[in-house]
Amino acid sequence: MTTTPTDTRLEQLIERIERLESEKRGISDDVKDVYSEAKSTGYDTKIMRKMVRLRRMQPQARREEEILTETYKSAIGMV
Amino acid sequence: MTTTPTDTRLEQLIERIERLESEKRGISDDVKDVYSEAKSTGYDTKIMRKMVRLRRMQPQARREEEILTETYKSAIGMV
Amino acid sequence: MTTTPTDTRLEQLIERIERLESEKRGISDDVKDVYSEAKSTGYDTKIMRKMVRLRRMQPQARREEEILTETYKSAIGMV
Amino acid sequence: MTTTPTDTRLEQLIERIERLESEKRGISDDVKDVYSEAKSTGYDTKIMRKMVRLRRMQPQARREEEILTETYKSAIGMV
DNA sequence: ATTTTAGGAGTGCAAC
DNA sequence: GTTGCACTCCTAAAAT
Repeated sequence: MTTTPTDTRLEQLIERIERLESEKRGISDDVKDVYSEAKSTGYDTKIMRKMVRLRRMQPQARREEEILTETYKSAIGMV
Repeated sequence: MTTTPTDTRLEQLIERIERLESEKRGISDDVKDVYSEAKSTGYDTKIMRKMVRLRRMQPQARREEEILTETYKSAIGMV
Repeated sequence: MTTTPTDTRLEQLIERIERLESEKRGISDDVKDVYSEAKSTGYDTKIMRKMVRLRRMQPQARREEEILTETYKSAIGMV
Repeated sequence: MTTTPTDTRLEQLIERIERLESEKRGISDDVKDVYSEAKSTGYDTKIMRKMVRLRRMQPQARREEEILTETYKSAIGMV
């Protein structure tokens, strides 16, 4: 097409996305705040992030992965 | 320390993070839904994402980047 | 198994990967050097990266994307 | 400037980057091949990647992180 | 064909 | 101001 009429539907979809993304950013900031608070309390945020990751996994899957990790470490002589 | 007492404060911080992350995931899913809807309507979601990115930029910064991009393209003989 | 015999084969695979990753890191550093050199010459490395990305695309695909981008921009009233 | 003369220096910098990127891609492919080989031998590549990551760390730093991880796990009642 | 996952690139923030 | 780090985003591969 040679003309480029305004496409309201497209614009509305994009605006919906923008609103959602904005909410998401707000929550991301909240998360950041919690980590900051934790850090200033003396916690190691890197390890905390690891905890969050581990807790997200299914306990059984996590356990199996831990075991396999140990097995591999031994197999390659990693103390 | 040899004992590892439960650290309620740490646990609470982690739980707050988990709640926030869960909300975030919900919103991410909503965003995904909007893109799916857009796709099934016939829109190109890759370009839509580009629009969202461009609109997020400051208009002036965006304009300057576009101009510089054209300059560089010409400079290296890119049609 | 209760014993964890050394698994030479696993170790060798990992060592091969490590050698390759090390080479890769060397090359990444070289790339970084070229960008640094470009920057100190006065070039905008962000735009340069964009050029590299665009040149990697198939010319036709790139052209089509550019056109579609313009179409969408107009459709949502983006100057 | 209204004219956009070819900027040979810019083009050469970009070409150097492209050559390096191409080498890098080759090596990435080699890495991928090793993982494929490992996988078809029966190894768990996810754990292998973890080994590579762990071995890249300084032993002492790694040890400290492992200890802290265990401490935090106990602190939040993670078995 | 769709969904998940990993790797890589890009962006923004923070510490120095 | 620059370097490093962390988060997000995106593409490509993989699995289902």
